[in-house]
Formats: sequence, C-alpha cells, structure tokens
Amino acid sequence: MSGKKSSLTVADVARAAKVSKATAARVLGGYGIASETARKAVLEAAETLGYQPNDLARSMSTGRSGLVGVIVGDIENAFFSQAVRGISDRLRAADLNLIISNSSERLSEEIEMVSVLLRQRVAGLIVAPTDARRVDHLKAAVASGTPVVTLDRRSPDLEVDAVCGDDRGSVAQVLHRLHEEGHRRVAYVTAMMTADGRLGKLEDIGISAVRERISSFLAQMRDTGVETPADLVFTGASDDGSTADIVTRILAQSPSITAILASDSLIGARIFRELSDRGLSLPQDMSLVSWFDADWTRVTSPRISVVDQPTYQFGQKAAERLISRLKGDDSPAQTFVVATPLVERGTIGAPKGRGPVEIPD
Amino acid sequence: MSGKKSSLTVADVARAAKVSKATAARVLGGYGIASETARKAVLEAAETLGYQPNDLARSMSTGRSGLVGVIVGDIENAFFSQAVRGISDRLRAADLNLIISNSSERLSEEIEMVSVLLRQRVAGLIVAPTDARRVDHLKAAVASGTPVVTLDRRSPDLEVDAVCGDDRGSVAQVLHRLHEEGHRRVAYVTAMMTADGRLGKLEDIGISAVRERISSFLAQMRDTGVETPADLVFTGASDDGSTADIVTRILAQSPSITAILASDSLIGARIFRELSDRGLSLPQDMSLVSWFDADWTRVTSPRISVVDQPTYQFGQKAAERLISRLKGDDSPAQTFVVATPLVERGTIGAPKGRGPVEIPD
DNA sequence: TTGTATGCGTTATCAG
DNA sequence: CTGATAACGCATACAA
Repeated sequence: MSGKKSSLTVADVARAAKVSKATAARVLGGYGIASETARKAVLEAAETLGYQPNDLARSMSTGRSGLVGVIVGDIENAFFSQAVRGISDRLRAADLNLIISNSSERLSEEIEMVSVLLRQRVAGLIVAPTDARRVDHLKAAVASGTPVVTLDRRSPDLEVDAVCGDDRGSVAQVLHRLHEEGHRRVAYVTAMMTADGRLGKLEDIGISAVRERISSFLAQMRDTGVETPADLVFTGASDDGSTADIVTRILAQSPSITAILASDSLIGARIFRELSDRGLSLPQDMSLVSWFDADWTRVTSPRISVVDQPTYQFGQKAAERLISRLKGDDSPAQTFVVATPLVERGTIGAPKGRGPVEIPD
Repeated sequence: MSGKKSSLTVADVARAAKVSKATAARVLGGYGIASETARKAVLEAAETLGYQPNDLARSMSTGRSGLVGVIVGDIENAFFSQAVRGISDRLRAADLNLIISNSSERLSEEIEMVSVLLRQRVAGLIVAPTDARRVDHLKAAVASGTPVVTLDRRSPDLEVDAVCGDDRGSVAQVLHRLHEEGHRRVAYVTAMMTADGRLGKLEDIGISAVRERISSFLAQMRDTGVETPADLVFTGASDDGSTADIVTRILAQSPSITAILASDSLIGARIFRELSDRGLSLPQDMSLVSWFDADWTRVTSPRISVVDQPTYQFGQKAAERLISRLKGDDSPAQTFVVATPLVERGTIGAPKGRGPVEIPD
C-alpha cells in the first residue's frame, strides 16, 4: 500500500453516477433536492467507489466545524476524565466531536490551547479556567463568536454559562455535620500554592471553586468561634512530601485539630496514607472528608466520607449548554449549580480528647 | 458582541500591509522568502488587526491536518486516561492536537469513530482495537494513507506499529511467584463476556491483551499440573453483582483456590471489596494480584500487589511511533513491548490450608 | 524578492 | 429538478 492521501471527491462520484457535481453534492451532503433516480445513482456510485466525505472542506464552506474544544486541568485526574466522558457522550449525540487538551492548570498553557483550538475553528469551547481573574483569551473567543462554557469554575468577568458544584453549600454542610459531632477545629488542605505557604488574600485564589470553598470554610469556622480560621487552611499539598509535612503540622496542633477536609481526591488519598502510616485510626484519632467520590474511597477501612461531585453530570450539563448555544440560544449567561452532597461513610466520628501523638521525624 | 464568525484573512492583512496576498501568506505561514521590510509590515499589520490563521483552510491546502485521532475503550478508566495523557504530551511537542473518542469497547462504535475521524482527515490514528479479528476499518485507514498505531493491543491482520504490555511474561512471572509461595490453583478473573459464562475458544477473545494473558495463564497452570485450567478462568466480571457471584464461586472451590488474578484494576477493586466484606483477610485467606497500578491499590490494608502497566509510557511510545510514521518512516511495522513488572506489596502470601469458608447468600 | 493565478473539496447561488 | 460557477482561506507553481 503506497499510502496516497488522495481520496475520492464528489466530482469522482458525480462522474461515475453520470450526473453533475452539484447534484452529487446535494445528495451526498443531504441538502437541497434531487430526484429519486439521481439520488439512487449517486448513492450507489458512492457506495461502490467507497466515497468518504471530507469534513474539512465541508467546514471550510459552511464555516461550521463539528469540533468542540475541551480544556481541562489534567485528564489523568478522574475528576476531569469523568467529566470528559460526560461531555463526550452528550456531544456524540449531537454529532459533535471532541478535541481535548490539558492546561496542567497553567494559565500560559491554557491561553496557548485556546489559541490553537480557535485556529482549528472549533464550534465551541468547554474550559475549566485556571485563573478566574485572567480570562481575556476566553472573552476574546466569545467576542469572536465562539461560545464558551466553563466547567467546575466560573469567572465574574466572563458572561458565559458555567456548570459548578455547590462549593459553599457543601463546605457548610460538612462543617455543620462535623460540628454536630463535636469537632471545633477542622483543617482544610488544598493543593493550591501560595508564595509563603500561608493563605493570602482570597481574591488571589485563581481557581474559583477553591476560593469559594475556602471562603465558606473561613466564614463557617469564624461563626463557630474560631478566631483565626486562616491558620486552619493548609496550602501546597501537591505531592507526597508536602502532604506529609502538612499532616505533621496538623498533628502537631493535636489535639485541637480533630478533623481534616481534603480539597480533592488526590490529596485525600495522600492524607489517608499518611494517617494510616502513622498508625492513627479513623475516625477515632482523626475524622476525614475528601472531595470527589473516587474509586479509592470505597476500598479503605473504614471507607472515606466524601463530598460527591458528580462530574460526569457536570460534563453532560456543560455540553448540553454549549449545544444549546450552538443552536442559537442567546438567553443571558447562567450558572448551573449541581448538588454536591456529603456522602457519609466511615470517617466521620466523635473526636476523642487525646494526648499528643508521636510524630516520627 | 453580536458573535459574527467572520475572522480576518491573509487578504485583509495583505491589504493593510500594502503587499500582495502571496507575500502576506508567506510570512504568516512561515514559508518561502520575504524581505525584512515586507515581513515587518505584515507582522505588524497582523498584530494590530488581530489576525488568527485558519488551520482548516491551511489543512485543506496542504492536505495535512494537525489532528491525531485517538480511540480508547473508556476514557473514564485511569488505564486509558493515563495513556491519553502520555499521547497528549508527546503530541503537543510535535504541534499536533488530539481528537478523542470512546468506543465503549464496542466494535460498532469503533468503526463509526474511525469513519468520523477519517472524514475529519486526521493525520493519524491511535487505537486500542476492541476486536483483533475485525480490523478491516483500520486496514482501510492504513491503505488510504492514514498511519495507525495500536495501543495496548495488536492484531495479526494489521501491519502497523503496536505498543503493548508484556502480557504473557507478566502472567508467567506472577504465577511463578505464586507457585513458589505454595499456590497451586489460581483463579483468573476478567470482564470479558462469553456466551455461556464459560471460557470458549481462545481465538474468540477479541481483545488481544486479554487473550494473551489467558493463553499464558492456561499454559502455565497446565505446566504446573492443573488438568483443567479453563475451569479457573472466570469471565463476565463487569459489575458489582457479577463479580460478587464470581467470588462466591471461587470461594466455593475453597480451599483449593488460594489466589486470584484480576485482569484490570476495576475488577481488582471489586474483588477486594467482596473479599473484605466477607471478612476474609489478605493474604492469609486469599492472595490477590491486580493488573494496573491504580491509586486505590495503595490505600488498602494491606496494599495490593499489582502488575504495573505504565500506560503513560504506552501512550508516549505510541505517539512517538505515529509521529515518526508521519515524518515518513516506512520501516516494517513493529510491536513494542513495554515491561509490565510485578510490584509486590502486601497481598501475596503463603496459602493456608483452611476449611470451607462461610458464604453468605 | 514579489505578485498572479490556480487548486484543495465542499457548499451555495442562480440561471436553465 | 439540474447544472454551471463562484466562493471559503490558504498554499504554491510559475512568471515577472
């Protein structure tokens, strides 16, 4: 097979069917009108020749491309890959395809990918914006006529549909439940980096979902009598080492901190491992709630209590909104909040007044 | 913003820069030759106008599209999403983009997706073929000049590069290790469906990786004295219920079966849960080895021994081969076998002669 | 070095 | 209903 790239065109089919190019194009493209006889002839010729339409050329002509660009933080993360599956399933039903890219949660890459996708003339964009304050590239996309829907996050500067979890509400629910159980000081652990490892100004948190949760966390903690709730927010849990350090710091505050909230399931897993490795048992020595109902949360003993983020649904809804925009819906931009309920399993329990824990160094 | 899709063209830039369309195209496209003055004028005009090249049109002209199609069984599965990340990273470095689809491990969908991607005139295809015996659509793609690389699987009917794990070898290694430990009868559990729930002819197994492993499994078991090793292969573990049934059947053969091999990490997790729920402790009551080093295998107690399939590397290698083919490499098709070593953690132990286990019904 | 003219495979317009 | 023919935006052979 000499691998020539020259496929057949409507002209070839037309010739074989003994009709004009225009007629062949009409029946093959499924538009306009053609007589039964012509239609049969063309279809038959196309069949025997093995004609494959060229969607590139079609898009060029029509200006529409059947491609939707998706930009996520990390496709390896089940949080996103599940969302992508939701997007993919909905899109397919609308005869749209999905071109996907990773931003690695870096603004520069996100900007680059938007540019690439725009050059490909995607019909629309679904993005989990890395930084809510830096969305000019997305605004430009919208301005030039490419609809955008944001996933899991939103930006006040962006008037587009957004599909988010109920970040504030779920934090409130979890903390309320924990308070009820007797917990007074709870730690919030996030992968987000800050310059000095301490929580800075809330406005400086780029990922809106994270900001919402921390904001809600601080408010709730303050309401229940904690004077400096910012001290309970631990940032930079981006790998095993930093997470181990954080766990050490949390345990050093023992016994005052009696519960931990993990901002995503990767962090949750690392914290759980650290805790087990140090011989602590859950929930007696420490309560733990992780965001995202990941696979691993069901094989531990006890199973992990989680804030269930149904990201497959996030994805479905986002795709749905985009499709609707593509069809011409020009109602005002809207934010869709998907419920993210606390699923209580085995890691929420009453705190026990325990003495200082032995910390290996 | 009234959302008009009409972006600027080279012609607009040319006009603004007071040069011909061809000159503008040359500097914007980065080919051919242009004087410094012309180049500066064009670039400046493009900048101020906000020109964005149209990759669709470019692809039409050149015949090349910067898109690579990827078809996996299920993007939600970490096995594949990790591979996709590997593909994505390598592709990006070569200025290629990734358009992704799910086959849901169904041949009909795979065929459909290949067709869709071919219509989009993708530069190449990376596919995890669902059925090694039904690859005409892939052969056709190759014949028409679109290079194909298969991922994790291969087909004897397909003369294309393939990147696979060492399926036979890893089975041998695991069984050898288990035998050494004293295990004589080992169960192999797979999601693959068979008509009657029993293992049929090996040739009827569509997914090559699965076939290789089972084939190796049967050979090894027979070698070590098991007369009817097919009885040790349990198929159809596709959800919680069916997996529970299988575990029941395995335990019913107790105490002769003393170890279980899980063909993928989803099955592994389900089996682990079943075993724990029934109060068995690993590895005393049962040894367990799962394919794929998934997150969950590190949070259990004990941690799960796994056959580590580095699918990120699978993906990287596959993308690498495709890029190479795209660059014109026409050496004979080759299969690249990536090592998939046994990572021993806590679930391999000596079998204990135990009495019948209580099985709840 | 630059410009002119033509082609890529469709869709779409407008007479026949 | 059908058939020429002109776009679409870019690349490129060839002429200047």
